[in-house]
Amino acid sequence: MGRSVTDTEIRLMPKKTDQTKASAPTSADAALSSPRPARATLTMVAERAGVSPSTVSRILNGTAQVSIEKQAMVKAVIEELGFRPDPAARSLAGGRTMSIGVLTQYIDSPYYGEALRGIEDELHKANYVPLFVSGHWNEAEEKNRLFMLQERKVDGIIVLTGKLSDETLIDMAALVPVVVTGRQLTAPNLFSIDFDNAEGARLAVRHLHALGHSRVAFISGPLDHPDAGQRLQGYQSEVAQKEMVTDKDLVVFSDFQETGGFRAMNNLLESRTQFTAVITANDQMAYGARLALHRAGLRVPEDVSLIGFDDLPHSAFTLPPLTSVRQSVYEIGTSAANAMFDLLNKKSPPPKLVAAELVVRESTRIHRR
Amino acid sequence: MGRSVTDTEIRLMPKKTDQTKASAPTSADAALSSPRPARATLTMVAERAGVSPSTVSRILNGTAQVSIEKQAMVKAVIEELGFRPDPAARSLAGGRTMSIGVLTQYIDSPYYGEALRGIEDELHKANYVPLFVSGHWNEAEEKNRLFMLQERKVDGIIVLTGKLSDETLIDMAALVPVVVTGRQLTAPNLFSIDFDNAEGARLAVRHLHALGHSRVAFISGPLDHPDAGQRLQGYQSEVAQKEMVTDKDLVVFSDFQETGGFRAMNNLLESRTQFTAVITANDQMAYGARLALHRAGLRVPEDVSLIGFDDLPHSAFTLPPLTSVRQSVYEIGTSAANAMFDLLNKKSPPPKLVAAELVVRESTRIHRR
DNA sequence: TACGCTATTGAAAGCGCTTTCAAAAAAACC
DNA sequence: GGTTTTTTTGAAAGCGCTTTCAATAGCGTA
Repeated sequence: MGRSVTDTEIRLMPKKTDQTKASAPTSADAALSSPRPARATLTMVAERAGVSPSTVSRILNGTAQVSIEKQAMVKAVIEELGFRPDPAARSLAGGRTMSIGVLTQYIDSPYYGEALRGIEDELHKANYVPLFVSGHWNEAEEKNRLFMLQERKVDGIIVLTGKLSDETLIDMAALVPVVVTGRQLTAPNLFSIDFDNAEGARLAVRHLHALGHSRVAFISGPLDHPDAGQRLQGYQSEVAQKEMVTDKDLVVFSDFQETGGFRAMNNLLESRTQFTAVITANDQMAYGARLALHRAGLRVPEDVSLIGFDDLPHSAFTLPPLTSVRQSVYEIGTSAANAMFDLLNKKSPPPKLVAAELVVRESTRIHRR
Repeated sequence: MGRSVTDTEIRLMPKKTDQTKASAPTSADAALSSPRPARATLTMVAERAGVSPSTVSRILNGTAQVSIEKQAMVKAVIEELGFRPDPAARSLAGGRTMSIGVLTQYIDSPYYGEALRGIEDELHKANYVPLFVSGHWNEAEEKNRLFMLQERKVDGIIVLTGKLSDETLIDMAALVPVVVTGRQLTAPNLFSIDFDNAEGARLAVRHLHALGHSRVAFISGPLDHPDAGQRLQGYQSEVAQKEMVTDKDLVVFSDFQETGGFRAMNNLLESRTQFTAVITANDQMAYGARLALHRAGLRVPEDVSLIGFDDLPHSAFTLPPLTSVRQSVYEIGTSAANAMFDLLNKKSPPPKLVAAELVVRESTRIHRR
C-alpha cells in the first residue's frame, strides 16, 4: 500500500480531457470535478503572497501580530487558491486538529442521539468535526475509547454520561479539555452539565399525587447507571414527602430497554402488588410496560396511569400519548459543544444543571377512589 | 475487544517531549512504567530493536519482506513499549489514516442509527475509526461533507443513501474507495448495497391481499428520496398485479416523519376515500397514522389494517405491535464496512441486494367483507 | 544623533511516519 | 569459484504545518 499521496496527485491530473470548466466552482465542486491543480499548501500560499510560511501560519492561527497589508494579501491568496490547512500536518506539528472526541454509549441511542446532533451542529458551525466513539456502558471500553481519542490528538473530549470514575475524568482533563454530562464535577479544564434527574422524578410523583394516586410503582433502571440512581432517589424522596405509600414491592429494577420494561411490568403484575400508577425511569421501559399492561387487559390511563422519563420524540405518538419528564437533550448537546469552546478559549463557565419539566399528555388521569 | 487501557497509560502522556533520555531502560523498568515514559515513537522502537525505522515501518505495514528474526525482535519491542503509530504522522507521510468517513443524513436517525452501529462495530474490530458526518438530505451539504472527509484523508467513504448523483459518487471513487447503500451502481473502486424496497412493498401488498383487502391506501415518502420512489412503485405494481383497487386518491404523500404520517392520514380520512388497510412507506409515518386513526375513532386492526416499513426496534412495542417490512439495517452496516475492507484490499465484491421480509404482528387482520 | 525598545518577519528545525534509492547480504547460476 | 540475481536493510528525503530564535525595521527618548 502507501504512496497514496502520489497516486492521488497523479490521478487528479487531466486524465480525462474534460475542459468544461464550470464557472466559479465551489471548493466542493472543485474536489469532485476532473482536472484540478494539486491541493494548495501553506507553502504555496506563502510563496504566492510573497511572505514566509511562518507568517501565513501566524495569520491562520492568530499566533502573533502581522501587518495589516500582509494579512490582506495572504487572505486573498488563501481565497484564490482555496487553501485549507491539512489537519494531519497541523496535528503533527503540534497545532490544533480541529476535532473533538465525543464519547457516547451507543451510537444509535434514541436518547443521546439528539445530544449528538446538537453537538455536531454546533461543532460544525465552528469548523470542528466530532469523532464519535461508543463505550457501551462498559467502563473498560470507555477508557479504551478515551485513550484512542487522545491518541488521535483531539482538541477536546465530550463525555456523555457513562461509567467512568470522576478521577479518570479529572486526570484526562489535565491532558485535554473535558466536558462531561450527567454529573457534577469541578476541576480545572473540566466542565460538567448535569441533568436534574431527581427533580424530574419528583415532578412525576407530584403530578400523580395531585391526581389522587397514592400507590405509585416505579420501574427503575440499573443502579450502576448514574441517572438511574438519581431518578429512583427522586421518586423515593417525593413519595415520602407526600406521605404516599412506600412499599418495597412497588419498586422494581430493569435495564432501560423496552423488553426490560415489559418484563418488569409483568413481574409487578404477578407480584400482585397494588398500584394505580407507574413511573418508569425512561420512556423505552414505559413502552414495554405499556404493552405488558395491555396484554394484561389493563387500560392506560383508565386503569393505571403511566409516566415515562426522557420524552423521546416518539412519546408524543404512542397510544395514548405518553406523559413524560423532559430534558432538552438537543440543547444539552449544544451546551456541551459551546462549553467546549469556552474551555478551548481558556474561559471556564460554572457547572450547569439542566432543569427537567413534565410534559403532560394522555397516559395519566385522576384516580377515582 | 481491543486491548484495555490502564489508568497509567492515559495519565502519563507528557505534553512536551521530555529531555531525560533514559539509557536503554530494562524491560522491568518499562513494564512498571516509571514517572513519565514519553509516548513511544517508531524511531524509539527501531533504536531499541537495533534496526532502522524503515524496517519497523515495513513490519507494521507489511510493505516488504523482513527477516523472521527482526520481525520477532521488533514485535517484541513494540509490545514492550506499547507503541502505537501516530495516525497524523502516518497520514502526513502518505500512509493510511485508519479512518473511514461515513456520510449519513441525521446522526440520530432511528433508521440509519442501526447501520451506524453495525459500521462502528465492524470498523472497530479492524482498528479503524469512523468519521460520521451528516448531510441532512441536502445534496449540497452532502457534497460539502464528502469534501471534508476527503480533506481529512479518510481511507474510504461509506455513503448511506442520500441524494448525491451517481456521477458524484463515481468521481469520488476515483479518489478513494466508496461504498454506497440505497442504490445499485457499478464502477471501479465502488461497491453498492441496495435494499429491495420494491419487493418489500410488494410483500406488504401481497399480505394484505391474502387477508382479503382490496382497497389499500399508501402513504408515501417524498419522491426525491430514492427509497420512497421504489417503495411506491412496488406497491403500485403489486396492486396492479393482484388486480386490487387502484385509485389515485389512495396514494398520499408525506415526509417520512411521525407528524407527517399523522397529517397524511387525516387528509386521507377527510378525502373520504374508502380503504380497509394502509401501508406507510416507513414506520415513523405509521406511528403518526396510527394515532390519527385512533383520534378518528378507528381501531387497528379491527377497522383498518396497518403496515409499516423498516421495522424499527420500537415497532414491536406499539399498540398493537406493528406489522412491518424489515430489512436488517444493522447488517447493512456490517456489510458496508466489510465491503469497504474488500475494496481497501483491492478485492471487488459484486453489488449486493438486501432482501426484505415481512414481519407480521398484530396491526393487520382479515378483512371481513 | 545615538540608543533602547517593541512590533514584524523569516530561517530553520522538527513533529512521527512512509518511501525511494542504493548498498549489503544471501541465494542462485554457469 | 566467480558472477548474476534476488532478498533484506538502512540512509535520507520529505509530507504540510507550527514554533523557536534571531534579525530587521520602526519609534520614542535623551
